[in-house]
Amino acid sequence: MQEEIPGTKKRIRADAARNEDAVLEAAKAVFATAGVDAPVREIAKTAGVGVGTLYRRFPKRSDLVVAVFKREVDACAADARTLAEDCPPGEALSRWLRRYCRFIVTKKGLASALHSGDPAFDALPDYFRSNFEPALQNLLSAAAKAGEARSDIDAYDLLRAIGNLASAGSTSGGKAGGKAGDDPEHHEGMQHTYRMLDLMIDGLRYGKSG
Amino acid sequence: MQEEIPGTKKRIRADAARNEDAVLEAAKAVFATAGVDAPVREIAKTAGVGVGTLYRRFPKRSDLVVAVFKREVDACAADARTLAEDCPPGEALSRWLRRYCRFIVTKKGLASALHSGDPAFDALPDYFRSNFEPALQNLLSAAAKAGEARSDIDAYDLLRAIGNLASAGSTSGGKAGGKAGDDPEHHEGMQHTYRMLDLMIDGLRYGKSG
DNA sequence: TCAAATACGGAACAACGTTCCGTTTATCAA
DNA sequence: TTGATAAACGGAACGTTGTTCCGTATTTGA
Repeated sequence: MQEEIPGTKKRIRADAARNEDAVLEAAKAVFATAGVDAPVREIAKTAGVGVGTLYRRFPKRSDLVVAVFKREVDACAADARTLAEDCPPGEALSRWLRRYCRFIVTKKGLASALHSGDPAFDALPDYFRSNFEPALQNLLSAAAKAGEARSDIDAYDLLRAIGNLASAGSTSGGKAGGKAGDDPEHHEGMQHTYRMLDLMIDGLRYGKSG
Repeated sequence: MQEEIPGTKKRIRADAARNEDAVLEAAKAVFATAGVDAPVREIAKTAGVGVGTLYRRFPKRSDLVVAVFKREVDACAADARTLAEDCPPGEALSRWLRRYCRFIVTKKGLASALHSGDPAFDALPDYFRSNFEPALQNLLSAAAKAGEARSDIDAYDLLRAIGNLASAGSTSGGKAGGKAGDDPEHHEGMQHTYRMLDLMIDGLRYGKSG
């Protein structure tokens, strides 16, 4: 039985591609305001799409969650490269760590799903690490080479430390508030997290030993 | 507004009491075989009762989960007192620790619910501790006084240690198997857990220092 | 321009938690 | 023992979920 050779597949129809993107964008928005348990119908409506369309691309609800998660990991890791090109090494590092903080805080609802034992999410921790660890490692190395950070810090350790920092600092609960005007960026918890992060960044900078 | 004085309430009807017990017993059995996410209808059917009856006593599904959990905590803690009366102190201690191990293993499905952030379960950790800590403390003290265990072990530390031991040793996953003939008592993981527990008990015994 | 392939939308299904209410049963005074 | 009455019963019915199905609309390639 001759299967389709990968890369030789027929082109995806234009409307299909457009809808897939709309669904992912809508899911990201809905997950952020209503939590990862938000109904599929709501996501479909937000995307301006029928549930059938959504399900053709993401056969299981968890597939959509996974796709959104990966997409945001990708975006955050890509920002590391962008910042590395556009900023001096030290600034690139500290700015990305803030970016990473924001990522963690908005994933609060996912955290419990991740550790719920559902095998659908088994691959996510690896995906997380294999994208973020090299991204941060590059920033750290560049900053160290420029004399703007110490060189004896393990990237993964730092990711975990900041992850704990950020998820402990943000208000608990699965869903993300709901009231109008609660931009997570200006929450007290977020500000506290930023202050703690600054502490770490200072430690990275002034405690440099390599 | 004059409320009912507690203790002066009208007697609970006999059939109601019988059904409440049947529901709790059925829920315990169903949770054990199908996990805490088992449908309410299945529990009602197992209890030989309509869903309406079940819901009158336990208005929320989580109320039933909580009630079953507390009931099993009570039973396990009560066994500590029974063993203390019927066995020499050292044997009472080691037998109860095995009993506690079995309790932990069968609660594997609950663990994730406990930490899911659902406020319905907020009170359970306290209930757990306030029942088990004194129960184990009594066994430990009696054993120490009889020269059959050291006296410098904190009851809660031991509860946590064995809890981690047992939940790490049992096979992962929310639901509890399902195939016939899989008495958890004879699983390899359970046997492993028992061996590790025996190690701890020996440590308690021969390492005595008080 | 048109036929085939592909994708679309939303009605329909099954399973769930929960509510409602007509019927049955236990209780207790007579 | 027997009614009257409060209490409890069972399960149909409701609203919400994830998921499937299929008649219709759109895109594509010649």
